[in-house]
Amino acid sequence: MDVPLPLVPAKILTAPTTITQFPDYPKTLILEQCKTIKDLNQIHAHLIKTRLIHNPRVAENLLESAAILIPNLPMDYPISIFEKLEEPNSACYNLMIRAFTLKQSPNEAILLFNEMCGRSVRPDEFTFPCILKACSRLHALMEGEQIHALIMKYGLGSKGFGSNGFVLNALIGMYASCGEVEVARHLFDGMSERSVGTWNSIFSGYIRSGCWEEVVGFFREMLEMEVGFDEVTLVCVLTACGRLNEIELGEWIHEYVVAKGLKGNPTLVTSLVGMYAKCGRVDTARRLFDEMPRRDVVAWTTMISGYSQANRHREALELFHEMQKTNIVPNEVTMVSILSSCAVLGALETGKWVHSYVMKKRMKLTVTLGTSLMDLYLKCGSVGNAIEVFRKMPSKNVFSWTVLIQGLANNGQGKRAIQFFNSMVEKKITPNNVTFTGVLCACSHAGLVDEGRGFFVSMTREFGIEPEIEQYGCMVDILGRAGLIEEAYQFINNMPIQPNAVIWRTLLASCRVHKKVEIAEESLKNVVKLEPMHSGDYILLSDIYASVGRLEDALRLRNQMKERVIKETPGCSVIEMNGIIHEFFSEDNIHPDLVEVYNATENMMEKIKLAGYVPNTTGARLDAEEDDKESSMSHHSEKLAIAFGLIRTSPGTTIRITKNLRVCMDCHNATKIISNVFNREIVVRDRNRFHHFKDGSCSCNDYW
DNA sequence: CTAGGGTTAG
Repeated sequence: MDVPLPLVPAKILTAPTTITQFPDYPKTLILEQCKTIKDLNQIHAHLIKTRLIHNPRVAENLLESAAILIPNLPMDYPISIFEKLEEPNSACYNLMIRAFTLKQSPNEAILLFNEMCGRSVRPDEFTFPCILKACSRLHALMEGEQIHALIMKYGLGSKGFGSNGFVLNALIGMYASCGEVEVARHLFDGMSERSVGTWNSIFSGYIRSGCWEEVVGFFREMLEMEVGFDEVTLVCVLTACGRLNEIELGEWIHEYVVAKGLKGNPTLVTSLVGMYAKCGRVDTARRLFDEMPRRDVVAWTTMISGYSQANRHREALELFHEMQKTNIVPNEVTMVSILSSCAVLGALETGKWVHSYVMKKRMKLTVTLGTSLMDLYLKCGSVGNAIEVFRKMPSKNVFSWTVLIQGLANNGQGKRAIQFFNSMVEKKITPNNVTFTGVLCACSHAGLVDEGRGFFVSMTREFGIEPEIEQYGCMVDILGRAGLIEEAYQFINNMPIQPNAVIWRTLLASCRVHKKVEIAEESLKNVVKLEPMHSGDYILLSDIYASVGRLEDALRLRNQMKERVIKETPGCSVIEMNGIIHEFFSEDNIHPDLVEVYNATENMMEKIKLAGYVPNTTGARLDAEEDDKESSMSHHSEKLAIAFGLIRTSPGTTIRITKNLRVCMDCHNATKIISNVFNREIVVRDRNRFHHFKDGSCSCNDYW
């Protein structure tokens, strides 16, 4: 161990090298001059040759370069250095542990820590923060607790401050991010002295375990007690504000940041952008974003995801295109945001482009990215592609399975969805509430009433999950669609929780399918109490009246809507072509190729009439004349979009439409015939589900 | 030691 610190030998001084300045001792040489892997190779070789590597200080420095300082260096390199060390000391272990955690391999960090203890290298006050961080990342409470015990054994857990403070802070952070908020709080309360770092540790832990209220509450406490805080604190609090819609506090912090001249901190400003976006102030967020002098990937991604989460998907895509004009490289998190926007918009082409981009850039198919890709394909009606992604994903979680199950259900493959649910359970992946929403949805779409009842029961009995309003809604849907309207009504009345508007709306919709006037009237009454301005509900009942010939009642309801100034949501259908998203509205008068579209629509309607199409005008405006009705029906947004698709794509291409409302009876009927006459597959995604039209029939079996 | 961005549900 007693290798002396040497002078730098003459050989390196004269050799051609990228190192321009030669310091006279290794620390400077290795840590400050070593910027690339090439430098590192050279120095490593030299240190081995001169046996300097066996000087612990030298080894530490070299490892620090390899593991921490040179960005984007894979871990293989520091590992190979580390493995050649004869007796690595605790500092070397510390560096390796830190590096593993930094490079997202906390598992390896823990393994190394165990190895370290096994080889009787005593961990020190620098080791513990590193390893505890790894535990935090992994939510590895058991390891964390063992480490806590070790800390006490080595006497580092005293309540004093100084370097012990780091250890205690890290311990607090570990407990908080493992969900042991109480323990963290207990440790925190027991500390005689707290630094800003202590507060920040508990904040970051709380954030990682989703305890947003605590962060805001503690911060208010800090303000009251006039405890000093720093920029890290503010970032934590802003994150919490975003989740809790705490716009006032967020704005207060914004003012503080401006007043103290902290706008130069990009992380802080990015947090402000995120806070505003999550609180629904997307435009304020954008203004701040535009003001930022330097924007990195995270800043761009924050803004893009801000748009997606605010349902402003087109702006999300536009901003992404703008991002591509810069030299900032998107990463998989960016892709996830973009994909979710593509999925909502039904922009399959753009989504596929994202997929190929992901493959080209060899981005890691992380669980989240894979799941987003699956979601895209499923929401665009491409079941095959989704399953392909699913099979290729190296690891999957509940999200992935849930997305698949729900997606299959929506695409009319209820039985297949249930098969996947069963294999998920076999693989010991624990389903959650949302998973059951998917499974029950599958039962509903496949008309499997008894199976649905069974899953609903097993949810509580076997999995211990209390059903929430969504799952009750699914049951209402299952019963209602199968025509068991009275039973569904009873079910609602016996629910242990208050029914919401969605529940009554679901029942109302099944009343339309089965023409149950009384319960429909009752349902509407209840919906209106909860959500009086939702036009679709009035229209549903009005349609029911019309379908049983009670036109006056239907008209009365429409007038009631007018009196209450409830606007009908205009139908809107979207079709994507060459990456451009074309939006059509019912009775469209804004699309640039208007004349062409209307001509094409008329042609299309003529052709299908010859094939036996008869307009069904029960769903049309009731105050219109019969002729007007027919023409207004033929100008429904999806007919315009389909006609546009027919003339603008080559024969045989699948036409994909995304619609904001439910497909009406007439459009559904017309589209079936169109698929036959024009020999096209047409995939329509409506508000609730997919319709795959092919050879004159639809995947939903006319049951929607 | 402590800091910002991401996926499912009607």
